[in-house]
Amino acid sequence: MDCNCVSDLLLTPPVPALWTPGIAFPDWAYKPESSPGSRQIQLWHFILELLQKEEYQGVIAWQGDYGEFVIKDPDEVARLWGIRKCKPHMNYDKLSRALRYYYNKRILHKTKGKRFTYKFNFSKVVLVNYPLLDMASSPFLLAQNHFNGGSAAPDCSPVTPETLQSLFPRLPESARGASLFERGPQGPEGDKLRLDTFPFLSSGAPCYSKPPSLLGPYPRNPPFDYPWGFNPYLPGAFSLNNCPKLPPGSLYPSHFYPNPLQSGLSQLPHPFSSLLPPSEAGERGGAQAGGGANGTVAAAVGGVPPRLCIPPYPGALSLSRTELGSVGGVGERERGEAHGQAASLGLGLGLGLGLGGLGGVGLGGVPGGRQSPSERRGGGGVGVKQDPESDSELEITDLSDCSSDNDNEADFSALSKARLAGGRPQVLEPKSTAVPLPPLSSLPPAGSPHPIKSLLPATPPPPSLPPSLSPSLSLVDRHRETEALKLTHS
DNA sequence: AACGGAATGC
DNA sequence: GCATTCCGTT
Repeated sequence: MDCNCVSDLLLTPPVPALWTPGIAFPDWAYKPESSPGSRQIQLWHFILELLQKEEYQGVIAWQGDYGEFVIKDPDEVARLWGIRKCKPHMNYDKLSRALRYYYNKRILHKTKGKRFTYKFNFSKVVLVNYPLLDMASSPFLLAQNHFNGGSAAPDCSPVTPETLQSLFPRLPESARGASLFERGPQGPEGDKLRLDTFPFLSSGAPCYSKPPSLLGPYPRNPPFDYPWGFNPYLPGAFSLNNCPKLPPGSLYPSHFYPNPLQSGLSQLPHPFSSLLPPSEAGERGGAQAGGGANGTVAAAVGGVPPRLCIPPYPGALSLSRTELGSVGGVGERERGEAHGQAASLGLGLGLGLGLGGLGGVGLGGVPGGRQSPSERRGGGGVGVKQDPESDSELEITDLSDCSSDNDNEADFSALSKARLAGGRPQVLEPKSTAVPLPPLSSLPPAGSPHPIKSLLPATPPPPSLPPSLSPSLSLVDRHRETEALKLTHS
């Protein structure tokens, strides 16, 4: 249709307002802006956008288990999506078809038994946009892995606490009481990084509404002010023949429309922030901090509800190395299933949250003995069909995969902390005193409430690094070098 | 409502 | 690649 589609504008977004002068982010940092594969916004980005906006809480909102959201008004969401995509005939049926494709991609999954309720697989979402975490599976990091001892699957290399600490010296504790590493029941492999606790998607940012279950009556963002003082999503704001010029791309420039991913990025402790001289690292994050996030952060910091009964081995992630070259091995589908089953076995699913949507995994098995097609695919292990999606953009072996509704207990509040910590150590901790980062091995077992602040060192311990990754290198150079390392080792 | 195959478009 | 559209099935 010939409408002035929102994606016609700003195809080359200007430098985001939160841009930090002097720090050049690698290209991949902007993947959400320009990609994947298309310049157009992706549905899940859009969903996240809506979720973060207070004004759409009546339309779509976080609800239930962590990462879970409910489309309260399917028609309206479809309408908004249609507007954004200039698809005047969009409806929920079509939109939901698109959402269903995310099942295979493991970006989303359905919360069974709850109408219009889906759940984000945040670890997936994060990794789609932050190959940094793929980098975490690089040989460089694997070399530091003292835990898997080669016992992990060839394509499955858990990140160790040490590794993580090297990467994110200020990575905070998960606010919900789980440690970043869930001590698994199966020995050495038990220590796996909970990538889903990473801060990248969150918050802290002026405008990210956190998924519920962490913050109780969590603060919503202030209503977003469109540059033109016009909210294109408001009903009747325009006709389909008069689509407003909205910022295009999967994400808006942050100055225009703070979005979880980009703002998350801005808060993201840079992969090499730990390699930076404190001043440099601080400078980067500090300038990003922007304003307005404090309330959210404070809430995240102060209002940490105890979340006990953490599944013993929940969303623990094993980073696939297939991207690094071991392509010939097991297909993602198979890996996913294998890990899904592992998750099924290992998950306690004891959170007592979002129980309505238990995805047929865990203690009770398949509720009602009924299996959805996706479950058939994911859990059966037989008659595995080709994965038409075989999402090439990411190869992640994620135990938190579609198998459970208790997966991905990502921690948004922790993310805020990470941002503050990573960016401005001297400013973080509105009310806590920074203490040295304890050895990860000393972290309390999963389930023990663990103050975030205990993971926020006043001064990040300089990680041991390969000589080549000297702090004297520029950020870009280091990134480049790491990339080279990856290639070399793959 | 939810699902996924298939064809199609961009 | 990522939907969109259509549609039969559960």
